[in-house]
Amino acid sequence: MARQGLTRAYIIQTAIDMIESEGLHSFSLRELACRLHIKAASLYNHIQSSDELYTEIGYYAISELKKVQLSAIAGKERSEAVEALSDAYYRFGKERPEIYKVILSLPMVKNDAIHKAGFDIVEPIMTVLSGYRLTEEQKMHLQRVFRSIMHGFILQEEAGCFRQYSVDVEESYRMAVRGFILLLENSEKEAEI
Amino acid sequence: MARQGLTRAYIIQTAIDMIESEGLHSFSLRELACRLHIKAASLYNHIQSSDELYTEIGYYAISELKKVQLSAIAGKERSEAVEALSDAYYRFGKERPEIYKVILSLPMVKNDAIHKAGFDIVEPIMTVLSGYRLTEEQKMHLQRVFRSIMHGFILQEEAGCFRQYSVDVEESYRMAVRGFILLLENSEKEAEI
DNA sequence: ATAATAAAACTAACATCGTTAGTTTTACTT
DNA sequence: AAGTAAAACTAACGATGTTAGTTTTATTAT
Repeated sequence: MARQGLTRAYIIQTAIDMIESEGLHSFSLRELACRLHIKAASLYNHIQSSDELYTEIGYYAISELKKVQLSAIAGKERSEAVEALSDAYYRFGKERPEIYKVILSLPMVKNDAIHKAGFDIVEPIMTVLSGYRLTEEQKMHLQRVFRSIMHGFILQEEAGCFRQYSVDVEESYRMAVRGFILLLENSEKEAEI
Repeated sequence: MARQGLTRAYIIQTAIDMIESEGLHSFSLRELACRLHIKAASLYNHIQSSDELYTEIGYYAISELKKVQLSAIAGKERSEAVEALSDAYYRFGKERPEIYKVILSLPMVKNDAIHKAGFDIVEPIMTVLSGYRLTEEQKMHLQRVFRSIMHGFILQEEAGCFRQYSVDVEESYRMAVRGFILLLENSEKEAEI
């Protein structure tokens, strides 16, 4: 087959497109190769392993998520920023569920680069929390709490756990965020003492 | 090979043992068969598919989780019960991470039986919330919020997302639960109006 | 222009996975 | 003792990720 100007970046982007349109489950290196008009083995001239590919896609997903968060909180402060960020996070998880799932599969533990990318997710949250009068330690705790709420909610909704009752799901989410804001304000009072 | 008294229940239990001791990732029907001194194809005399097996394991996991929750809240009320339940849930996720992951992989959407099993997770939480003066709708929302917090936290810790900072992880969790209790009390006030 | 080189494609194959079809053995029932 | 149904077997299929070894292509150096 005639050599084509296949870029590593193009391959990754194609993989992302496939995952977003047809789901993470049905994705495979062979189908990716097919879409690129290449045999599966030829992929290994550009990537080292499927793990490496997923890692690369994970970077992309994290950077996209960060982008969305940052643009959401731009020019906002405190509770308004918290709500904007949570809203953006929720929409990302809902509109791009397959890409969001890739982030989950990242082995945060081992890979140092991914570990570092994790900071990209934390950073916008920390920025928002800086609008509150909190100690550094409080911010660390609260950032974890905030992520847990958003992450847990998205995953459960995606898994279909919320279909049991007909109560509005987005209203539940807003309530969760409101609860976090309550905690924030309460923590602020404690920090003042 | 001589016919042995292989029970469906025994096969499922063996699978659970393998998953708990060696991880969900490295589990396969072939290894399960090997451990049972059987060829992989013979498994199909007892189960219909690997999906069915995972579903069965999911039932087990959910019932275990429910057991733990119920025994934790026995004789407790309100915030004490909330803390006890959250504590039990957390310990379950931490001590039996591989089994907990099986619950995640359950396709809540399709399967009616699993859908029903989902109620088993919800029930203990609803019991605790009944100690608060809330409307039914509020309880639905708050039950989702509570699950999201616990679920999201466990998953992120398991994924290694909390290793970035040296702040105590369990303290973060307690803070998250405390935030939920704040929200509960606040919702109670709103319901009174 | 031609020869050398390195990148990128290829073919072929391996091990593993879930799964199916068809066959043989075992244990229980009549 | 014969018949039957359950439960084991062997053999194979298609799909997966991956490796080794080979050929083609495009670029570089002479």
